[in-house]
Amino acid sequence: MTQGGKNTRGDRAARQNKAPALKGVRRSLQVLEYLALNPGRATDVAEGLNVSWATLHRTLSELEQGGFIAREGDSNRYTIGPRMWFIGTAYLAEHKVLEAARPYLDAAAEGGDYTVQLVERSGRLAVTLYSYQTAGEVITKSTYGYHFPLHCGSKGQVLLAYSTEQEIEEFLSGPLEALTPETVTQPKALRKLLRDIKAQGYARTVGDVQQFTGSLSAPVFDRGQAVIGAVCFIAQRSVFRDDAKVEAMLETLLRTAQSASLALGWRPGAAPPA
Amino acid sequence: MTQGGKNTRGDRAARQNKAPALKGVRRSLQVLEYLALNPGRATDVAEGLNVSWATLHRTLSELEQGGFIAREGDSNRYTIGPRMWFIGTAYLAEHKVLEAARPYLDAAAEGGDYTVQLVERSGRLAVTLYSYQTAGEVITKSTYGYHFPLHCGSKGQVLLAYSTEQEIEEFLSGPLEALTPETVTQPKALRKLLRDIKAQGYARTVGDVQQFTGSLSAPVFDRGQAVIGAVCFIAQRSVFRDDAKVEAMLETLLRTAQSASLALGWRPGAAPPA
DNA sequence: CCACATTATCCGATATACGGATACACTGTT
DNA sequence: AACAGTGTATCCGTATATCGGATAATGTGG
Repeated sequence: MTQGGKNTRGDRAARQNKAPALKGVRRSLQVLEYLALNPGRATDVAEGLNVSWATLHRTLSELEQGGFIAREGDSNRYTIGPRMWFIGTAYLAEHKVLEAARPYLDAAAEGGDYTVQLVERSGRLAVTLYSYQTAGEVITKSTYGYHFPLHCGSKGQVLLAYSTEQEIEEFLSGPLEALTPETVTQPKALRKLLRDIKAQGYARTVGDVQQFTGSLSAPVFDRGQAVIGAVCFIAQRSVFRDDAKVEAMLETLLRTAQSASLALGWRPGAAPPA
Repeated sequence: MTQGGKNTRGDRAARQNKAPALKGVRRSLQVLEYLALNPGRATDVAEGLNVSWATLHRTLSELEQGGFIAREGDSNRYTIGPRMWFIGTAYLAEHKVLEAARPYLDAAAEGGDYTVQLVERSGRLAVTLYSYQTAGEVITKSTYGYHFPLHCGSKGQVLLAYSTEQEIEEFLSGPLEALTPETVTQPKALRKLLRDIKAQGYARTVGDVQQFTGSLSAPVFDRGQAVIGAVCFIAQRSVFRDDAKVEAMLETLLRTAQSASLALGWRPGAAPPA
């Protein structure tokens, strides 16, 4: 069942040479992802991915020709191209969680002086699906295109907190970067933090992503009781000193996240005991 | 200079067999783009792109495995996957026009009851780079992920109007779909429209993308006098019956677009005569 | 329950991509 | 200025990864 259990004859052949399929395709997508994370020169990519120069050059040419990557001016710096953005946005158009949550997100944003986001997990990062900035309170790095590791910021922590033990350990065993001096990077401290988050149903962090902001996040559940995303409110740090304000934000946050969950078929009763 | 003028020996070889490079890569990206436009079943993709079934299946498997495409539930419908969104957003993080224009876009949105967008051209479509919806006036299809052909809506028309004659003709020779009964699809009418737009410096359309909305758009220039994007204000149809309001919007629009252009190194004087 | 439509897998031939080596462009240095 | 040095573009024979027809498995509708 694992893979082709037929193998009438190819005893040796099947032993370990899984016959690398679509090598070129895989490589080119690796290149794209690499460039998404660190745009830069051809040589650096070649080194970063351990591919021979000639091969990489061919790949880059092909991608560039199609508009999937682009060069900065006439220099040699490669970056993600417009066509990738075009393709990527199609993800949103088909995204059921976003569709279900959007009205509630918009409603929550109305009148508040914080940025409202919907995020989901992608590998070791929390990526932003939707971001609604209220006029007058523009916070850098709170739009699309900025992704942070799961241990930084309340949004990532919520997503992580509701993962399985195994997933958590797997994440914690990877590198834990500190974005600011206030970022928590000790696995032990993080484990406790995650337990607390799961117990109270939301996360709150201040200054661990950017020095001058803080955020609150709550999980969004689907029909199967799994966490499929998180709602996140981001505000200036000063806001978090005003307990009344935070209390109000929190209330809105939990209501928003729950509304979105309900819209996705989640029912409170069936939730497993915390 | 066009391409490898060396060719010491390969007279015949070079005649026409351009040696299809990285076929697999090209195909897989075609598949991605196809799925971005019409998510659907494997067979449909195979037919739409004229690739043999076995080949396509391999491609899809590879892409799915990497999270670049995903399946709806357990069905056979393929859609763009999360990783593509992740990669695509990197385009924004490096986008100079967006970076330069954002402050002005935000400023323009403040207080207005319309959605503010920055768009650019991608093939036959106008794609949204940034969208700022003011609370209370949420307009469907005015966010990311919805792209319209250039002849629909003021944003596309502006982008097209400032293209070369040749590009315009090339576009008009393609299929011109009507999104609503009010969409202009006659090439002749469009040509006149585009000339007018270029003469007056902005575009205005109502009800040609969605029945109940209208929009105003103005071009953004770069240092080299080329149009590299457009600023677009979208509002409910009713707003467009109030001349005073439209006048005010238009003023803000032109100011915003010009500010963005200036920030990108454009200088008014050098512009070619309208 | 059967027929059809769609998806998954196998396998040998051959076109195709790999990568070492070579030639060219650019950038900053003595 | 001429050069050294790093980074980029291209060439070409070989090995091998990819293609696609055919076949098997699965799902779907009548």
